[in-house]
Amino acid sequence: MTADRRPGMSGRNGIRPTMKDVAAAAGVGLKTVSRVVNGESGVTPEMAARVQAAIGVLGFRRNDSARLLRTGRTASVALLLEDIGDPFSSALSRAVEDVAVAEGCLLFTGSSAEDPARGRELALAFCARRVDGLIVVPAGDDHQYLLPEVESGTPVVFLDRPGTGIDADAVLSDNAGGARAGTAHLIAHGHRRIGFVGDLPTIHTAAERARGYREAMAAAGLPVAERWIDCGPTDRTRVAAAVHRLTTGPDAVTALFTANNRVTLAALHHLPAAARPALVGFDDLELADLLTPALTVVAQDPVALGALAARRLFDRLAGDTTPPMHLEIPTLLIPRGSGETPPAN
Amino acid sequence: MTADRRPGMSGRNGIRPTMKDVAAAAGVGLKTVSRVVNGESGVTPEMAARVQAAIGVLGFRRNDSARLLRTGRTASVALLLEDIGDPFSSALSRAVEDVAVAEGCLLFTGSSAEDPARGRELALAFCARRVDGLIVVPAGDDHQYLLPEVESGTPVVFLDRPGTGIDADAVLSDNAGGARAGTAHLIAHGHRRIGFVGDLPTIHTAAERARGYREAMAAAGLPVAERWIDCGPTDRTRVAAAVHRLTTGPDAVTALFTANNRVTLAALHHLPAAARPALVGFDDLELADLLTPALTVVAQDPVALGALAARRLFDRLAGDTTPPMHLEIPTLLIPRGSGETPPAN
DNA sequence: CTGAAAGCGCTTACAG
DNA sequence: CTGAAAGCGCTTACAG
Repeated sequence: MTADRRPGMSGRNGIRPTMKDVAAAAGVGLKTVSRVVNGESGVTPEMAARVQAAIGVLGFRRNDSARLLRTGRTASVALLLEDIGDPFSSALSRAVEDVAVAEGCLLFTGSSAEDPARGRELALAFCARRVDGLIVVPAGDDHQYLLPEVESGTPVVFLDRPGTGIDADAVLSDNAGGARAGTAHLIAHGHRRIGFVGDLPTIHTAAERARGYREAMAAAGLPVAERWIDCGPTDRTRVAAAVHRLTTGPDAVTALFTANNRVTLAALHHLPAAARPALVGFDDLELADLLTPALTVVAQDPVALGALAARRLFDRLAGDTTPPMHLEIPTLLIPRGSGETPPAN
Repeated sequence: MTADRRPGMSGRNGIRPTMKDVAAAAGVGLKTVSRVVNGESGVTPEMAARVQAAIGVLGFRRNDSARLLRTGRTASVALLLEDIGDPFSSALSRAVEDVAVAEGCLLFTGSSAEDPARGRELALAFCARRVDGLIVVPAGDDHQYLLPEVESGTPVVFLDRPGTGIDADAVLSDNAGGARAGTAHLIAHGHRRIGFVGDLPTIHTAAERARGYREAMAAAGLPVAERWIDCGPTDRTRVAAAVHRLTTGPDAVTALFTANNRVTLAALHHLPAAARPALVGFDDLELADLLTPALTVVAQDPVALGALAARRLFDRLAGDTTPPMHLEIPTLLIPRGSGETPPAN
């Protein structure tokens, strides 16, 4: 409430001085202030000192938004995630941020929150701000709305899943390979009837993981009963029902491949450790190594994913005009106990 | 590489049309374009149609950065975290984002990454962009550099810990109360010698939790041996050493209060379940309920913290000039098993 | 070495 | 209803 200046304090309440103000206070031209602020050469020490003094008295700080408008770029990139509150997204975010900061860029983040419309709004809002580039974990099944932005010169890199209806860079995990490795691991430990519980098959990663499961079974010459494959929403209720169906009855499976972290969590909660078949989960979980038995997983590398996507984006910004590419990051099978138990019967 | 227009596609490579271009194409004045773009009334249908047609042909999209320069605000806020990659920070982030989006603002996020200098650079970079406001999880022990920004009219809300050297809004967990409850819980289950393993005492939350521990002991009339309190960095090695020291020897404690999630994790890894004393941890962990025994925790509510901080910020932006306030969010004791075992001796 | 002019892409008054 | 002018706070040419 007190609008008076306190001793030793520069700046006044709610009033940001501009270069024009500094120029007037120092009795110099606007351009000279600009030169001093930006550390350009060719200013006499006397002039520079006068400007610096005025800057100090007024508490001037350059308005970067205005500067960037003139410059043509915004020195900012945006990262659109599924939900920045989940561990996978936040790990991606940190990796992207580190590259962005190293490149002198600030980072906008946003969550589509399982709502393709919100994702679209956010993506277009970022573009309207003229972010230099956009990294998108795509939600929904149509990303053509980004085409005009890409054609107007805003590079887009898809992360975790490819975009639909638009040919752009994508950085993905080796989902099929990871599922293949996890399934083969169960097979190697003697299992022949293996259940697959996954996400909605319309989701690219889910489909790829199901493919990897089938390939591993086929490679081992094992038949797959379609009943063993249960894909759908990942809420607790549905996963619990799927797990129950697969693990009971005369043709119960002896092992389970749970194809993402939410499915794994739900399965673990539904199955008491004693009644649990062999289990391998896609995605690592904190504390997974402290469970009894410890949880065997196919781990993704979100840091590598985020860093590579960011690299791709900044390479595009640096002028790379090669055709769009799809890059894959390997997964890692981490045996810890739950996936190494032999079939019960 | 192909700069030619494809049928059905509007916009050309790398060239963003401006309102001026649209006005020229439509043969109208700039202001008329502005009216149509912003949905203002007072434009004849014919004019509007001509403008819309030109917008479509050229693929015009308003540059919000330019608009906001004229408007004086940026419709963006920034959230400075410790590390957006950790679960607590990311939960805060999501909560802040939801409020920001509802307020029509975009969100910058950044991580100080345990480096006060990086935190400072990021905070000032956000201010230089003239974000409308700033939410800061403060790192380091001096935040006076934010004073000029606050006085220039950029509201700052501190989150999780108060800022130092600056009087501003702060939204905090009831750290002392949570630690008091956790410690009292152990006392209620018969423990008299309780160890406290915490973070560096220079960190506000760590100091508050230690205070809560002492208060609970005092309230129960129990003496506290200073050896039972071990504060320091939260790396595995140091925590393991602390836990080892506390839980062995003639005066070993019968229960442990681990004062944050990293300490709890390290303690769980160091202590085999069989040799584990009663344990209550500050901060909830995913899978905590699936451990054997399940983990009793004092849970914070990051969603409430983030939402309240964002509310505070937008209230300031709406003109609230009441004195800075410190708001506290309660914690929740969740008994699951590890904190309900009686003393071994 | 220094600075007045024009412009980045919009909006805000203000005339017609 | 419509639009020319001025301005948001800077930088980019371009003269002195």
